[in-house]
Amino acid sequence: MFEPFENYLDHLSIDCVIFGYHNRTLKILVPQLKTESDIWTLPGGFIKEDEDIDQAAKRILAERTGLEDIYLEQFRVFGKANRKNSMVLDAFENSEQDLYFDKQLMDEPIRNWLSGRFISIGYYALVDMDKVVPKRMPIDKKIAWYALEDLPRMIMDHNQQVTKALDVLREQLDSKLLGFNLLPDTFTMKEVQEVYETIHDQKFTRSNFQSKMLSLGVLERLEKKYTGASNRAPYLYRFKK
Amino acid sequence: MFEPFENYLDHLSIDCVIFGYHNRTLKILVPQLKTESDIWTLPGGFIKEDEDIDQAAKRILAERTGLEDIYLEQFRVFGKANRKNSMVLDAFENSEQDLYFDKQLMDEPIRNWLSGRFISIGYYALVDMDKVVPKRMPIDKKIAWYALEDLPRMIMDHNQQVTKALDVLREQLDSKLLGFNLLPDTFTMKEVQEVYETIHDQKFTRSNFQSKMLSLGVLERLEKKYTGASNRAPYLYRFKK
DNA sequence: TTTCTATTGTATAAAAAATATACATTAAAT
DNA sequence: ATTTAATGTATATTTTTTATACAATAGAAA
Repeated sequence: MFEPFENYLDHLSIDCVIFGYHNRTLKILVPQLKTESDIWTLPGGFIKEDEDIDQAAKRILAERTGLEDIYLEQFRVFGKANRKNSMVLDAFENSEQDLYFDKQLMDEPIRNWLSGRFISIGYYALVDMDKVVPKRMPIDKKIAWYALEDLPRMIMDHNQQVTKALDVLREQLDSKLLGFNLLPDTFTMKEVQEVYETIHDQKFTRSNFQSKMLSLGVLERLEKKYTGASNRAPYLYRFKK
Repeated sequence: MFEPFENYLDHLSIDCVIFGYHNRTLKILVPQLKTESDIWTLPGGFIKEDEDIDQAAKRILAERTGLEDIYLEQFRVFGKANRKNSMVLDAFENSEQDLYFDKQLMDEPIRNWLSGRFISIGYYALVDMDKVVPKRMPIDKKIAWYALEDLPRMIMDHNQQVTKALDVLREQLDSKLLGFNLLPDTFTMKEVQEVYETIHDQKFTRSNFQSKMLSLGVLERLEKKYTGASNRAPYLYRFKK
């Protein structure tokens, strides 16, 4: 399942903050590692010697969560000298679950390698919680979406990473929404507004949101959408090519 | 002068984009390496195993330029798989100058190490070109300030790093100006405006700049400054404690 | 002392952007 | 045809940004 650890760059890791949106709720994807006591970590992993870091982030996300073809954005490097996995590794000594490597193959060199200091490059993504169906089973036995306010205490600085990633997501939403591939091909203005309201955790006035969104100049209006509801049908929009 | 290379983290480097401001001009600090043909590189170096990356950036900057106690801001990671020093190293084979290591000590293992793929964490700073006096001689024989439009072609992606750093600097100027320690303890509004105009490369209306700057709420007004000029004396300001 | 000049502080007007409010439109059920 | 709920759009209000005007003043010159 895994490459031998010699192919990875030492002391370097990538962690992914995956925001999931669906139906006016925003959550974070957190794999839970089952040890003596439960341990939560962001989906993370290591960079191969011959791999772009952006590519590595995509691969890692796929390996740990099954999510593929996700648009990831680099947001911050976390590089304190004392940034170490040691606590996590200790817990794994008394566990039958895999972490980054197959536990059967976890020999002394690998353990040493893992216990060193790691500099982590943080990536974030925003995906549709329901549309994104893992194409392969994630290696982690348990993985779940957590609302921000229910986020478990994760290892190391992972909770801080989420906080920082959310700041950046909010700043970049206007310019990155298209890239996130969050909305369907065509969508109503209401759907866009719900995304914004959820991510910013605040309400916007409908009429003003509409004109602000259109003033960005990235949407084009299509035909109307007749849903069968007994009220005026909304227009559909899509991102300009 | 240098630590043995074994103390550095493999495949990881830091590059610094140092913006220098003085008297309405903005420049970039670029060490020139003297080989058969000239080579320019941003001041860069490597991270020790037991060192915070922020600390490493400060140390590297000091080693390569003599600049100490500079406020550095991380702005981007550059991590293409083909990001290699090889061209630079080749040039150094026919040169008597040091690069990252003392050339006398450049044995085969070090050369191999240096020729690998490097992921670089970009930092930038904004300093007063004239106030900042190197406390120690930089190791590079030649180092100079270049205006953006005169920037030489540097190695690898260093020119792109400057472009990206300038984007981030402009975005962050409002909130980071204090940290840059660019202005003297007390200063006039005109001095602030000159900094802004230079960095953004555009003029601002004086009266509007004044009210915008004050509306940030970070300045406090002190006494007037009598310079001997035959016109109304400006107030002095300083950053609120 | 008075006048003049260059620069600064500040007020105000004009324009633009953001926000609030109102109202007409309409798809489908009744 | 009437009603209802959501939508499109117009307009008013407020706030922010930008432009313009003008008074204040430190020192030089008259």
